Amino acid sequence: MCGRFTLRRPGPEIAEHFDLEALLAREPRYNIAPGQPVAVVRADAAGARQLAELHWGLVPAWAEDARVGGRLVNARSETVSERRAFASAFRSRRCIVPADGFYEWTGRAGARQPVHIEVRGGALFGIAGLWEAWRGPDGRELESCVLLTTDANAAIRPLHDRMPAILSPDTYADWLALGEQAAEILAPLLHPLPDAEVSLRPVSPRVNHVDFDDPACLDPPPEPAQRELF
DNA sequence: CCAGACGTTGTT
DNA sequence: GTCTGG
DNA sequence: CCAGACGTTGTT
DNA sequence: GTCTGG
Repeated sequence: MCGRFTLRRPGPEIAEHFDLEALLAREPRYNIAPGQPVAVVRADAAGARQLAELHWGLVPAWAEDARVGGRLVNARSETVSERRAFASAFRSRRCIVPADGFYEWTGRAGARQPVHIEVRGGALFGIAGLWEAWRGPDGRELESCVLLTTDANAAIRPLHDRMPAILSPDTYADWLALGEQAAEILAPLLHPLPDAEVSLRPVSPRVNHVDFDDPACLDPPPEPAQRELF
């Protein structure tokens, strides 16, 4: 699945890859977690692509409490167009979440060993996402998002049976196109990446703690953990 | 019709 | 075990 | 995703 | 809000 990821590439490179209107300065992220702000690419009414920071964990418009978003961190691409919690966002509020790596875990509870997964040697990629706007009883606005998942490829399957739905750059425009799109047109865009395009590397358990967000998250794990695993 | 739900994932 | 918070 | 908490009562 | 179940 996709419950933690990285975005280290500099702002201008992100802007270039996703064809954004504005360049931007941003700090590299080594440990982006649910409940935190996430950078997402959306198309505005004129079709121009903008970067926005949305809360990760989709809060549906009808929710009485923003906390329901805590569990809506991923959506299955196979069923997302039919699920009540996601259907309207799927019809008209699709987004792309820039990333340059994501984490999966192995090992027993209490000693979870993270593995960092890169695509094509650390290149930027875009994860298919949806977003929602929610207004609280006190009138405050919250924009939130959810990341789509698909079957894991054979390289990742030993860790998990799901992986993020990573869009091919030539499908970004279709995914972001405003207006209603038939699910059958969009569904083929959401498939596992070929095994050869991903590389896995065990990293420091430091990443387990959401308050650590620094390069040391990607350090090699302590020796014993490495031996246990590979 | 009204009432009630609305989601995914991990784990041995 | 299960939920919340980050 | 993982880590960490998880509760009620009386009292001023 | 919108769909499902009764």
